[in-house]
Amino acid sequence: MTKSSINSAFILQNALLASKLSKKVDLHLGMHGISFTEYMIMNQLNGAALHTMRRIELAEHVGLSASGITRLIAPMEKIKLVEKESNPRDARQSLVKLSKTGLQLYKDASITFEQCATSLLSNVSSVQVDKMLENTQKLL
Amino acid sequence: MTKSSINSAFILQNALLASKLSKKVDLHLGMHGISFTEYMIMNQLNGAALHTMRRIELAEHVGLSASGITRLIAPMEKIKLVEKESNPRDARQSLVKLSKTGLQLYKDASITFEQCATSLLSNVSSVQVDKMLENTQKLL
DNA sequence: TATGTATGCTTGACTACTCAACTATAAATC
DNA sequence: GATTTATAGTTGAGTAGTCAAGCATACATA
Repeated sequence: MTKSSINSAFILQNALLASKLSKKVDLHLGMHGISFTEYMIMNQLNGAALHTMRRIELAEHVGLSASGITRLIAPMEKIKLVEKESNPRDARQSLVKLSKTGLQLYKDASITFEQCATSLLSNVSSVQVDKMLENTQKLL
Repeated sequence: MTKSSINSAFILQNALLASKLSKKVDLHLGMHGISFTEYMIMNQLNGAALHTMRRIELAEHVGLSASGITRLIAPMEKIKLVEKESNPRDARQSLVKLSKTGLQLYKDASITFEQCATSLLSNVSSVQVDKMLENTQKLL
């Protein structure tokens, strides 16, 4: 097996893995009424200063387009998981903030998510998972 | 950082990685007139005995639903990249075979894909890529 | 051999996006 | 200060899938 065919194989297999993992995770997060993508959003907001981010920034961190964010955030805003804020210094921006309700839901969902993640990764040692995390970081 | 939060982080980051990689790859495969998903299909068929597979099997190996395969294969069949075959032993099945044209296109696209893959993975050593390939295999 | 059950695949209706075009605002340049 | 250029976000139209229902065939059982 050549070096470049290993690289190809990794790209292909990784895409397959992500597809399968997200579907399984989605199933469990359904209990909390949210999708995997919504969880990713809340996870980003939770890690941000003041639980607040710009939409473009959010898009970049979850791998969606700006319009994808608009359409995803709209229903989350309607059920008060996030709130819209404006930046007084730049009227173009519309900031997204994780609400108190959203934070609570995120915390609840995190428990499910962590259990689920641990179960899905049980075939690989935690040392290896740690290395993979480090390596994938370099690829972003 | 706890063990389960590392697991969570990996799932999240891996999803992001797959999303970004597939978009970049898609851009390059566009030159050959195919999408990343179509490349995945052809890659599976190329590796199969007689370049032929059942649709359900194909679905499982590329992370799509059966109906997803139906809709994806239809246009590929129209432009003769694949051919429909029937199994004389089971009239329910409709086999998919990589055509001669399809095989040639796959070979051409593979060169692009391998270059692209190698460039995308250049930040990680090939030993590490190999390990990741091995680990992700265990997670499927 | 009739009948219930499982499998393979397709279809209609839907969801979750993307892209290109647009509006509004900000920043840079002249 | 006027004008060009860049950035943030939304919207309409289209694409790539999903899911649930349905049809056809196969298999199991009585």
